[in-house]
Amino acid sequence: MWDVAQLAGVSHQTVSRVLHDSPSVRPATREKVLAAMKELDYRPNSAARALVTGRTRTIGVISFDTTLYGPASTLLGIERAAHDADYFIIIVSLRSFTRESVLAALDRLRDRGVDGIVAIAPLQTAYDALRDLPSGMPVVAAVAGPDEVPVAEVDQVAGAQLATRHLLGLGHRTVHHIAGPPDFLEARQRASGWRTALRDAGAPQPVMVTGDWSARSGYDLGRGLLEDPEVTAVFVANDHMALGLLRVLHERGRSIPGAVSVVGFDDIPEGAFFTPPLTTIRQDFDEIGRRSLALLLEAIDGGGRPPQRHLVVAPELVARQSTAPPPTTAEGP
Amino acid sequence: MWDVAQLAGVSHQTVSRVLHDSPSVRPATREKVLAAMKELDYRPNSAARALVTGRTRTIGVISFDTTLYGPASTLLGIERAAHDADYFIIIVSLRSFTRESVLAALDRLRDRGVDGIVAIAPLQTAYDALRDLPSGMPVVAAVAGPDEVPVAEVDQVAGAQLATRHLLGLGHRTVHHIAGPPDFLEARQRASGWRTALRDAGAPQPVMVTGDWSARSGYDLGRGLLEDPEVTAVFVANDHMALGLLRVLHERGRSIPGAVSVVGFDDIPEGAFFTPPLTTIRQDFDEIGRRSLALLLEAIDGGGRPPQRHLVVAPELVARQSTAPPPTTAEGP
DNA sequence: CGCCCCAATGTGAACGCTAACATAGCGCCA
DNA sequence: TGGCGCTATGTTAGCGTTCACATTGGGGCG
Repeated sequence: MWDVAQLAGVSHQTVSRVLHDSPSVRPATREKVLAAMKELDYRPNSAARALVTGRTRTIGVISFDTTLYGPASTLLGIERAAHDADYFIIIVSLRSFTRESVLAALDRLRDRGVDGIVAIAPLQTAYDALRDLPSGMPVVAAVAGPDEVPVAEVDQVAGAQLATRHLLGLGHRTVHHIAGPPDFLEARQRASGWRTALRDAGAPQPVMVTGDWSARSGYDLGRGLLEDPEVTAVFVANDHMALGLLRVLHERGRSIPGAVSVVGFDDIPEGAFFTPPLTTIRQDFDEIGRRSLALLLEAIDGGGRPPQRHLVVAPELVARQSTAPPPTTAEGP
Repeated sequence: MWDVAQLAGVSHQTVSRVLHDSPSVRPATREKVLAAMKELDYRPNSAARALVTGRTRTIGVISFDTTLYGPASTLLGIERAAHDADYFIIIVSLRSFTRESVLAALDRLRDRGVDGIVAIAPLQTAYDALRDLPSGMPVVAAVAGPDEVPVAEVDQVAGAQLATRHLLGLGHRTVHHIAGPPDFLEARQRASGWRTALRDAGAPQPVMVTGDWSARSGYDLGRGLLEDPEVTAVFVANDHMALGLLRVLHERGRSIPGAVSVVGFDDIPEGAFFTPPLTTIRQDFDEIGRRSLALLLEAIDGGGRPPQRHLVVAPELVARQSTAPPPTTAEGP
């Protein structure tokens, strides 16, 4: 910076002013400085700036498995939004779901001097940790979160109801459910949406089984579920598990949707090419990412704790070919 | 830091020494300092440290679409490895593939003072940009890369040969190929592996078609490909496109692998639950991420340009149920 | 018993920037 | 024509570290 100042024949402060588009620098002077900067290929040192301003223009993202479609898309949305706002994203991915690991991640990020944190970790434990975060650090949650923290989320309950009602509307007596792991808030909310939809319709409430989001678990649980010949409609808590279920159905030679209807959740891009193409609930992860970052930036600029806002994005039913009315009577494969 | 020093009755320098586990500080003193740190909940300021040391302990990752399985897993591998080495990861994802956008990303990262860069962007343009990066900044490529830059990669050619030979070995007269977009090095390498395998076996070399990695493009291209009744075996450049092809085959009522055999590439976790479970080539992305980071750290610690090393990881054939010998003669579904 | 050396600690400066205040120069009005 | 007030610029200090060097206090050796 000194060199630039010298070359331009001004003081370092003037250089700084040019950097910040300060209005009180004469066009001629600005030109000179700009020229000197280019000449020397000057690049401001962000560490020095951070040191004096106390802001790093960096935001931390805590994520639990960036390999999954949901978190990955959300992350991408956040990244894009951050980029547009001229912020950087630092990622910490959780290896385990314990309270300690979340706290450790939070700490690491704080030590790093991030200006704020977005948590894509829709887990109970994560939220407990977030809740009693020593304040001063703005935090928002993405995808799903507790009341205590601002969050941009999809209305999971509504999504599950959409799915359940769709199946009920087709004439199924009831709808079975393969849920996600119970420590995920989303899984619980979907289960609860499913349950209320059944109750509202006066339909019987079957026991629900819980998987771990993976296709494998959908497959394993599907095997058990299909022992019961009464099962004609299944709402699966995500598309991957739904794929597993589809697989079992094929193995058993039961037609989809002829014998059994299946609805997933997420709307992963591949869903449209499953056999059959999967009816599912679409969540706009990108939007979630975008909005959660907006919420966070608001909190950062606003200084203290932001308005305790929950932004909710509506899910949407994408009807494809894995759902149909139930088999009319006793059915032969 | 001053406060800690004061409370412990030592100088700030001694505090710094304790922070760095300097050997020349008496155990008693260290205890006092440690106690004072805890008491005051002291956290070293990373910006200040970065300012004076010139290192940020941050590495930048350029990625082109973190939603895809490959890049996402690689990213995860990098993150984990970085975490273990006590580095942070800053992400920049490319919106477009132009040379300018790559250069811009590189610049942004450099301005940020990252200690090094990993590029997960197996595109020709990306590499051209990497190649003439003003030196001084260590860069490695992950997944695939040009000779000029150190890279941790999977042997794509070998993988494609594995796939092709597997099909040939089953008795297919030849193997068709749905390739990835030609601006991806991986796509080109896979195509070339396929071609050499055919040539080595003296098999006819059909024209190849190219998609964009998506299931949709696999579907669309599959439609055209299947016009030709001679097609009994297809090697598809990734699992998602293979899924699309599977979909067409089902729609056409052609049995898999009875009528047509399909081999994918990547081994995404869902592949085992496709209908039928997909034979594919596994790439260990996690390992790639890990190794590329190791390469980078080596370059950083080593100071100047690292040994011009290419680390190659062997791919592996995962045989599942989408491949079988060709239909014996004229075949009826 | 005095000296030297080493281990343990302290001191000052520097890293590159921004914030706050100080100063110079100028036009304008009385 | 003197002074006021503005705009454009310069000066100084300080952000929280680490680095290089200076200082202190013992213990061992001659």
